[in-house]
Amino acid sequence: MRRKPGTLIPIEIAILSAALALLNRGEEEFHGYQLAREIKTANSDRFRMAAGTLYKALNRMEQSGLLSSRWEDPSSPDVEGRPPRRLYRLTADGEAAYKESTRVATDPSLQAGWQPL
Amino acid sequence: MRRKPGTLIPIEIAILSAALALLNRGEEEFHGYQLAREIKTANSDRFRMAAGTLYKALNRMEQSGLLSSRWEDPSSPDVEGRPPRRLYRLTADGEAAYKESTRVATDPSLQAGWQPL
DNA sequence: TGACAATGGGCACCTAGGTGCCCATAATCT
DNA sequence: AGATTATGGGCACCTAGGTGCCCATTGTCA
Repeated sequence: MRRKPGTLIPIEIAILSAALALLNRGEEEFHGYQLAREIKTANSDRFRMAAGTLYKALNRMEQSGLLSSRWEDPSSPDVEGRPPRRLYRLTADGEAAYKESTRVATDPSLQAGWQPL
Repeated sequence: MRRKPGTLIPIEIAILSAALALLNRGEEEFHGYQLAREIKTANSDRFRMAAGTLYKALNRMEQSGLLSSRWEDPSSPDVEGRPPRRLYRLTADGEAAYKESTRVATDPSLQAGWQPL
């Protein structure tokens, strides 16, 4: 669905929120598969669904500056035995956008159609 | 199955032979998925089988010095839109081993159990 | 020659990142 | 309010690299 510029859709809020949670645990970077697993455990079985959608969302969010990414070095020893990952990191813009979205969600006067009593 | 040291098994011969064919076409490097596809088109449908077996074979062959490998740079523009690959290259040892194996296969006097007429 | 041990194949499954198409919905325009 | 259009979700599928277990076969040794 079309969206008003500057607003976040649920999957984006979920991603930003997960990223902030990880950040608070000291993990500055995360990768798509990791998020996919968390989303899987969260809403049980819609994992197949999530994968494609998720990577598209991550890509979009990087395009729009909410996230930045780098590939991990495939020749690094801790990549042994699995394919290399693309590591994402929350940008200042991303953090701000998330905070704004929660603010809007919390303050009724910012909701569409609000009227003073 | 156990094997006599220094001999090649069929999948290894297939890999070396494919590598040499590519080399003759000017392609010095190849990756596992590429071989997998060729093997797939060759013997129709045993692809699922091949994949696991193939990567194990490639790994073994690198360990024993018949092949060398490097990861392609994931941030290179031509990796856009797909996971990075591990690129293999035939070593001098690999080439020699292949030639030796075809020599043995061609010359009956080198076959086990050979007796002069 | 028969027992033993090493090796690799088959198979199922995992890890990781992605595209393309169709369609529902929402934002916008008239 | 109704028509139009942009956007993203659902789904199926592709690309790429890998592991673990079991079992059949083979080389070697007694």
